[in-house]
Amino acid sequence: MTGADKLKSFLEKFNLLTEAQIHEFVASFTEVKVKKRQYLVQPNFTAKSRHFVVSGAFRSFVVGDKGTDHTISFAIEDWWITDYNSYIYQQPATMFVVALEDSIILQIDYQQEQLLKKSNHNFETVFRIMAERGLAFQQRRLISNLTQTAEERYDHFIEKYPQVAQRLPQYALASFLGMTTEFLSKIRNHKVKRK
Amino acid sequence: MTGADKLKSFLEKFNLLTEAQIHEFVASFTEVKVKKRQYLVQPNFTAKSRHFVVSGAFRSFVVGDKGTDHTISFAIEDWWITDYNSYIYQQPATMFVVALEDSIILQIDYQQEQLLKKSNHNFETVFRIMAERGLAFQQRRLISNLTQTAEERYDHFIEKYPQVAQRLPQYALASFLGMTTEFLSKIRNHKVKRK
DNA sequence: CGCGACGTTGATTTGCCTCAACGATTGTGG
DNA sequence: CCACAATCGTTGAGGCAAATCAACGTCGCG
Repeated sequence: MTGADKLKSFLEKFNLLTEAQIHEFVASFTEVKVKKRQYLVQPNFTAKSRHFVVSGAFRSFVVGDKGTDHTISFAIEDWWITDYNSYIYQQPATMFVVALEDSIILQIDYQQEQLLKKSNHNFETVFRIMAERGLAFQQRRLISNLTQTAEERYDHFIEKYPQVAQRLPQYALASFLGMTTEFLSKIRNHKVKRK
Repeated sequence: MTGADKLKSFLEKFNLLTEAQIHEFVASFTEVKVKKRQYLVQPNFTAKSRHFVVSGAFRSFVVGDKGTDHTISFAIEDWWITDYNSYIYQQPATMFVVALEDSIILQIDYQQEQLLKKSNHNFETVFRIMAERGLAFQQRRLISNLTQTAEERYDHFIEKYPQVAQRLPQYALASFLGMTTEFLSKIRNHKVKRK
């Protein structure tokens, strides 16, 4: 399956675009190969593109004052990633986006996306729905962070995204779940005393 | 200034809609008076509407396992509020949305919103931009939760939203910032030992 | 006026972090 | 293809930020 086909089937799930529109949409994207450890976005540079992952895996993260890094999101096949705040406001990024594996992506740059949205009502709708779903997702994650213990968050993640968890380095998962790698290791090995 | 005028000037800031379109948009909303402590959304009921605050203040929150509640968001004049996850998927809510003061809101129900978005490309764009900004906002909050201490989060909030902070009960602010009321009290009164 | 909601304060506890040391695994240059 | 260095994960000891528990002051309002 080619990258274009992956994006096509992603778009088909919306049940919104015609065959021709899907073709036009996909045509605005460029396929790029990315090596492990390569960066798509870096702080102080503006995120110029939105990236759709065809194959491989990415993480976005910020580096806090003390130098520790905090994973904001992951993306594997069929997911999107960028520094969203930087991208939509076209302002300097605060995040890194880096490849965790050799990957293939399809990307669209900001100007192209604006043209696409202007050209057709349905394209606008696609981006609206993606933003809405992203927002709902973020809200669920926030609730989980506020209401659950480190161990509960880990169990929940493993249950919900088992296939993602397997492919991630521990330090990335730990910092996504808001804990240290040491503590995650203890949870995994049941070294944390339970009540 | 009437409720309709408030919403109009909110929409004008987009620089996107004509006078007539703004009128049409606003006409889809209903004005409602809400008493302090009254609920707009409750768990297990689907959030039927999206609410624009004309005057007053609201908070949305979830209740965790141990019975403690966690504030997800606030809304004062010119802000929007609902259980977003429930609203966009039209599924049962997990949150409460409650009035902190006697308030006036303008609300649109889900079906009306769909009609509005279908009727005009620019209306779709308005909702898309709102969702995008909400997502960017949530992401900044998530970063703040992951990287800052309780005291830093408090200072940051006070600095950024001084007028909001004044009007909120402490317990609501504390649970928004992810700490207990007791701890917030100690921070406010400099009872927390600093390095 | 009295009750319930809200905020404060101190004593104690705890969930998670920090620091440090050490295997295991992966990657890389010679 | 091996040797050595990074990177990654594990384990334990000790420490700290924030929670919990408990008691009490205060204010608003029915």
